[in-house]
Amino acid sequence: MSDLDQGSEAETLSARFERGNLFAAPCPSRDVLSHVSSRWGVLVLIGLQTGTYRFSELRRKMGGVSEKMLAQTLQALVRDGFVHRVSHPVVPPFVEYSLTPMGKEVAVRVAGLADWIEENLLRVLEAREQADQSS
Amino acid sequence: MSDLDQGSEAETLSARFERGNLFAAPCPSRDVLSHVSSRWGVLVLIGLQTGTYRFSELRRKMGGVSEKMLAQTLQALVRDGFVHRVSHPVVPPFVEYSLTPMGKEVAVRVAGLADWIEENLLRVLEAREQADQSS
DNA sequence: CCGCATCCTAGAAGATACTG
DNA sequence: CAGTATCTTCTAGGATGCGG
Repeated sequence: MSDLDQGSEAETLSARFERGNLFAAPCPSRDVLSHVSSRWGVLVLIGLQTGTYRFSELRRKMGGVSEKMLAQTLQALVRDGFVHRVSHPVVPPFVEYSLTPMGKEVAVRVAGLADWIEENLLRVLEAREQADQSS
Repeated sequence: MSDLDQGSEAETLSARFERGNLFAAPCPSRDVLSHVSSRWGVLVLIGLQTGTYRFSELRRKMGGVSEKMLAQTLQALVRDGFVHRVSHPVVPPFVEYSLTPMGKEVAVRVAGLADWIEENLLRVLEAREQADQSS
């Protein structure tokens, strides 16, 4: 109940954005991108590439997420069809998260970007030093 | 003058993060990622893939950026060494932005992700509909 | 154990006005 | 034209408490 939940359903949208266009301000693709490339969205997608995890497992796996943000992030990704959620109705609760086929496709792209950054971190930090000196 | 500008220079950081690790909370790679995957960062990188642009050209090209946010985004990308800025000292001012070699490398990844989303928007929107119904 | 609801604050982001 | 400065608005995100 946050962003684009007006009555206009996908039908109407697809008429105007058969293929998404990120450069058009009102295109829902921006919304999807924001979920996927959000601070925690990236980490969840990458984290789930290795398999199925429980909520707290996932939480422990990634440094510094609050319960709330992880839950929120997961909800968005589940809603967009990237993450599969299985809730076992037992007590204590037991919920598992994994990537859907669609989720795996995006995860590959996200991981590609993330890996590049991790591998080239030093280059970037060096560039920063230079930039900072000439200021 | 924002996040990780303590006296500890890249030297110290590289000792602990020779290769970045996004799952470690204090790793600067998160910072870099946030610039690159930010709402406007993505659009700038993709927009500049086609060539060199002036500030207002770029601003017109992407829907809905404020002057301030574009300037801010560009500064971050310039500092990280992804974008090259050339300022011609004439009047009226004339400033051009383009991708550095390093910028081109990330841009490819970012574009890969963005393209996937644009191409598969409908699939995602459909998934959403289903998810929304069963609520 | 999972995760929702509430409250609250810091920083992101927009609008506007002004300068070299 | 290409920004900076300022002011306001909005949202991301953290802390806490509760319920299943």
